Amino acid sequence: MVLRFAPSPTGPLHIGGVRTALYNYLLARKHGGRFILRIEDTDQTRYVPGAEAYIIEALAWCGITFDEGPHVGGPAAPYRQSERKNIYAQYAHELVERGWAYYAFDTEEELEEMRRRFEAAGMVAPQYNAITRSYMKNSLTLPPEEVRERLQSQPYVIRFLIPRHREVRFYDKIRGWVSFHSKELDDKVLLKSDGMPTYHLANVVDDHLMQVTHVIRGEEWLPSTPLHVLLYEAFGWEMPEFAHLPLLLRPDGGGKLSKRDGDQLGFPVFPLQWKDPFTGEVASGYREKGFLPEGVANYVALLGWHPSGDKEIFTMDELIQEFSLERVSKAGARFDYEKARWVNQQHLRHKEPRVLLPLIEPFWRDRSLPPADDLTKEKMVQLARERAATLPEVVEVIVSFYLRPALPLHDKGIEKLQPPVVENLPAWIEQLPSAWEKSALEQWAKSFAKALGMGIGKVLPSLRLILTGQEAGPSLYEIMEVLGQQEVNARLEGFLAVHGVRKRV
RNA sequence: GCCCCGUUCGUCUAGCCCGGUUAGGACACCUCUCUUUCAAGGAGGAAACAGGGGUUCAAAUCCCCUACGGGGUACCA
Repeated sequence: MVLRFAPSPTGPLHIGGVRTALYNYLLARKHGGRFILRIEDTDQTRYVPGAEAYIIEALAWCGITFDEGPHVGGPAAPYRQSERKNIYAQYAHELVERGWAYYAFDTEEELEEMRRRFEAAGMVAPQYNAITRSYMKNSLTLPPEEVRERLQSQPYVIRFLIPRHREVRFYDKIRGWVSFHSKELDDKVLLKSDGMPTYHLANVVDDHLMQVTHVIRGEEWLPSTPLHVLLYEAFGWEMPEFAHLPLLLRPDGGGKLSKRDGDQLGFPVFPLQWKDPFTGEVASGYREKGFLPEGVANYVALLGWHPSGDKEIFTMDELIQEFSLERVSKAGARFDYEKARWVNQQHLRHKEPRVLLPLIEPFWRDRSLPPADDLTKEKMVQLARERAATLPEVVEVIVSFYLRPALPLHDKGIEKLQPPVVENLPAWIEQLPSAWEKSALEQWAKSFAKALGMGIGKVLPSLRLILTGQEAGPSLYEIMEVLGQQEVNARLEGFLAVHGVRKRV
């Protein structure tokens, strides 16, 4: 079993591309097959520097690895179509010789003119096909001597000669039998005038040469599949199996998710942040938003595919185990950012704090938090992890208790303070336990409350306000434990210095 | 326009192939519970077979039509 992912380096890979790559990867790994990365850079006008490196880095980040590709080499190298240019020309000419294709010399203006003419005559979208090709300048209409002469002196393309009256049927692993009539097809260009192949020729030739057995791609390719089927027939090659994945739709359902959506939708559409090399514009990525790669892969896997049971949270290895094309659905799936966050949260909760530490580092730095030793950080992450869905949210929770509250306390906080707690605080600071540990601290707080004849529910919120300036957050006992005796003392004394004295006056 | 693909809770979907389910799960939402609080957790709730025809004792499930949505229609991929 040989599968491939074949993006074109025209910009960053968006999340739909990630899913296509993921499904290919999952299937290859599940069946112990080969997985190839092929760069389809046959359109030189759309080449974007940095895009190929981005694609490789983004997929690696998601945990998707390749057995062959431009970055790792392999027996079918090269894996960039621009570096295989001469291969395609040879196959295109072979097709001409065998009567499956022909040379065409029409200029862009002439094509434009042809379309205008036929449109005026009532045709809606004239194609270069069985009817129109007889009016054009090509090796089917021009005398052989003129063809030979033009071949020497001017640019030309090679077009596929669509056979007439053919029902083209193929089996799609997801959709079942799909059929087209050849009269709907046009004589697609196979070899462009710059000598480069179009996608259609290149992907068929390469899939054959690389012995690809399964072509899994987006549904947008379904309409050009009959052309590919005919190409396999023309070459006399065995066809791979096809599976066309449902599209990833915008949350509003108004079309497929595209690169141009950028940040317009309120969530990233790219795995990694991307800076456009031409405009300098920056589009955000899941990595920079603090998502875990396993969270992104897990959520994306769920868009259009359903596991056999009710379980939804999977590691990559479990996905490999579980995945099958039979359980891929046909209808397009809308992207739901809220659920993506939830899936990520599930993964976050299952990660060890010490593993999370290095991942959190950049966000920690962004908030310019004071340094702390690893053990303290781990404890703080442990506390914060429970109430966050992404890495920066973990940091935000830490910020809420790790930073000293601003003094004097904000008015809303002062209002909520229980006066007896403030008044009796000096005496109780003395009673703080020497065994600095959360259960001792809990005992201390409870004794404090009891002495005041108040419920713990009245006392703790005030203490929380005094210690952190916040009204909500993780367990206060645990916060005190991780902050340490010195820091807690300093915060209590600091508060008293500002608010305690004033109270007494 | 034409061609192709699709249509189950707001969203992702199970069920459809092999007709008979109180149409299941998850996110989000609501209620309760636990908790010092906020989350998380636990319990519960509201919420869907696009419409119309067939076939059948029986249709979400099979067939046809309509509507709607999407994709394609380049010397782009």
